[in-house]
Amino acid sequence: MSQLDSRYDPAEFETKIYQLWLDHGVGRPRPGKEPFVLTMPPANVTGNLHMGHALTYPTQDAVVRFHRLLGEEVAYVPGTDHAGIATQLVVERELKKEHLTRTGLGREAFVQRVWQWREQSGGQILSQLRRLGVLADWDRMAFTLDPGPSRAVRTFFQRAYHQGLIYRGAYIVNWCPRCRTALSDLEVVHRETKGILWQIAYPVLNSDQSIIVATTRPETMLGDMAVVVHPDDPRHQAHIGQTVRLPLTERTLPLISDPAVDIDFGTGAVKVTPAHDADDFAIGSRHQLTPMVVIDEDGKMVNVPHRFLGLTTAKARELVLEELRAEGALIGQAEHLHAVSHCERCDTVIEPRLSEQWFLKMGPLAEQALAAVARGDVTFHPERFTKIANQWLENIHDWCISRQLWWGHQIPAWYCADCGEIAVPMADETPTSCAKCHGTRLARDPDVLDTWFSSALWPFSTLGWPEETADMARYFPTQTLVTGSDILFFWVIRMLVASLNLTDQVPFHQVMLHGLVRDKDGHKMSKTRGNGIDPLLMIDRHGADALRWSLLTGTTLGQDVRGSEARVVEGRNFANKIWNASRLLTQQPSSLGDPALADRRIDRWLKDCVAETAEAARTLMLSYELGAAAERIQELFWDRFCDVYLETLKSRLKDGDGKAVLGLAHSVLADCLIMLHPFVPFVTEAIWQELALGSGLVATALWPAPPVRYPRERHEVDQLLDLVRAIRNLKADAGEAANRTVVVRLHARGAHAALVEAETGLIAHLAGCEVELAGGDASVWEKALSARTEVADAYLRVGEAAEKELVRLERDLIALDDEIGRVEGRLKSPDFLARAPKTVVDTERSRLVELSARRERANVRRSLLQGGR
RNA sequence: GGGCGAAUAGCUCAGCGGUAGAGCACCUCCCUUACAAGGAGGGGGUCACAGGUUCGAGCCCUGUUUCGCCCA
Repeated sequence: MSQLDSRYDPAEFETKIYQLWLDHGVGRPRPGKEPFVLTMPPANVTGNLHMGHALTYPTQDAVVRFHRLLGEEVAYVPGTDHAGIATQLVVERELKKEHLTRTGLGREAFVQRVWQWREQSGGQILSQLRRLGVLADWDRMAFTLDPGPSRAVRTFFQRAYHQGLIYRGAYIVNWCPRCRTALSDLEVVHRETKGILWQIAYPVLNSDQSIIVATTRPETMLGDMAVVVHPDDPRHQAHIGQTVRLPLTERTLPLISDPAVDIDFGTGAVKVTPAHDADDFAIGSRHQLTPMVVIDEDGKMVNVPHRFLGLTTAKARELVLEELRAEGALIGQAEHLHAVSHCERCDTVIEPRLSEQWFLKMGPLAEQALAAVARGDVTFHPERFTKIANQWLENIHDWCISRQLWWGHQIPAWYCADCGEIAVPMADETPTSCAKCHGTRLARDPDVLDTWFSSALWPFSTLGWPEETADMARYFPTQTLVTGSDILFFWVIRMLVASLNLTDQVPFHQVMLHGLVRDKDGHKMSKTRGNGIDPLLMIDRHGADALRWSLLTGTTLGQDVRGSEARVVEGRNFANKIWNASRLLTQQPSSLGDPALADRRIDRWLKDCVAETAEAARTLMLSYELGAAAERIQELFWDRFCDVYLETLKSRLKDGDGKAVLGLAHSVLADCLIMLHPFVPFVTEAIWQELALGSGLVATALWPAPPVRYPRERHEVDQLLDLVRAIRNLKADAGEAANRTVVVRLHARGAHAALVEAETGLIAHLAGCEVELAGGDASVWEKALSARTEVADAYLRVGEAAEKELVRLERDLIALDDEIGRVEGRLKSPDFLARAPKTVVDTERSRLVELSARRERANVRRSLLQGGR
């Protein structure tokens, strides 16, 4: 048996251990009981490892490793995402350094450049995931732009188009002037912003009156097509149907009424800019107003009087206000808090803008998804996300799926230049002539599809769909999806919807949602705040296991996790503990006996602890309560195995059953390593290899399932440990160092005498004392500290510490009186006796007996201490 | 405006009807030959507030306050 180094040094073995797993093909599915398939959320190719990754991927990995330990055929399918906007921006930035531009290069050359970039620097995040110990089925590695997934995307588009679920039209979309593309509702973030609500007078024609409208975006007035009031608004009744003049121009606008207007907002009159506001667009459609686009793709003014032409919206706003002021049309202004949309990616203010885009009709799809959730085909963990998902599905909007980018899946639609017909061939072919007019001037839509459109197919496009592959047959639907609750709508629900439509099945049966990583003060980690922790730095300093432990434990599922180096250090300390406990075993003789022959009380106690923990932790893991499971396993390992069993082991090795005891210690260590493995894979595997525990790898071992329970021995040893704790207490109170052996007199109570007598060796060893049994004669020492436990009273002769002990006794007595009073009160209450369950009443009765006895003893102890003075 | 979550020891969090818990931090003692990245012990809580249900409430209900998030 080899010797472990005296210090735990994760850098020493982590890389080697990962390679070991790869060499043994641990990540590949091995035929087992049943398949357990988990799709890895595709990592953004431009990504760089941050704490969010360090939470989500190890969480998946822990779930996957656990199922591997259950003997299931595990397929953890990894991949990367082309990340349309992000990647295009990265490469454009690179080009800028060479004084090149995307448009200068042209589409084909640009896309080639992106592929080049992707080969060289894209996907470095995958090697970073390996440092975290994430072990996927790398042979099944997929990329959203690979031929397979690309074909899946086109198939989805083609089918949905011909089902009438995908349509093209001119609607208001969220337009990012910097990214120069449309975005979906989910890709904009609303931020409360202080703005100014301007009041502008629009003169009513043939009248000396004006109507006053309020707006936070005065520059959009140049695109106004009407003024609208509520039909029931008494203030404006007379004006409905009249005409107003748009200030700064000679244009006139109708004054219309529509029930959508909020009577209480401003003056109750609202300007209508159908091309630049979603609500206005709806009003405009109802009243046949022709929208006028006044802001172009770059966020500059168009279709406006010459002096405004080409100005940015900000500049235009200044000039508009200046001119309104000069004209006397600016009536008032007030500070105003309102939600402003920003581009999620580049934070530019979004311009709602009318444009031709492709949309996916979500209504019918959402219904299927709601039904699947209602049937329980897919369940959320924690459960409360079910409600959140349902609410979103019930209020769903159509999804804008086209993006004005070059990097991504180009939309498989062609337009006829002659008649305007749209062609979406069902098969992957380029149409040569128009089906309607037979013209041959066909041009493909230049836009690409939203990246999430391809991610939505990920659980099955990675398995070969639309082909009927063996993987699809065996691995789909997948079992579990693990991801952050922040992409529930973005991704999880869209997968559900797409899968139900295309495969008639849910993509996964269970969804495990975790929270965000926050900093130690509870703030979101962000670059701008500068409060992020670099996970790679944490790995360098403390090891991957320490980082994993700090993020996977100590919280409940669905709640945010606070990341801090202090917690990583805790994890490192725990890993060190595992390391050193194992080291103790390496220093013992190498011949191991049969664990079954280690059968004394303490051995059975330990076996019972293992059995209980293995079962409890298994159940918790199955319900995705990783933190609670880890807590149980840690308690078994540290408090029971290390602090109790290994301590007693040292004195037992010379005994007749010494070899068996060592054998049991090895076997239990092995069980602990298996259960700890999902959380701290590296150190557990390193030790497993060093100690040659079992055969092969801990990564492919089987979760311990010892069915044997020893409730009697478990209870007895737990009682003895109470006694040990009491003796240690006495020593501490007496000012004796823990490592000094003192003489303690034990007076076992009645039925427990045999137990105490049989285990004096254990007690003496663990408590650090010499035991003197008082026997049936209850004569006690004077001037002694005493402690009472269920199985025995313990006495420790003491000198000057008596005073201190008296003070404590007095305090205990007060607390006891309190508690006895409460219990007595309860037992005197007729209501309680009548209505509480019998078992509860019985418990209270025996508690009263117990507490009274304790008070009795305390009183005796007090008089002993006093009498001996 | 609607919804979700949180409020428990100095800090981070468990507990969700039946005697208030863990880890860290703090204090005392111990460099005992696996581990000072450790061991033994200790102090510390009107479970945000106000009502209610119940024999009994951190736990269930109602309302309030504060914080965080999501949606509009």
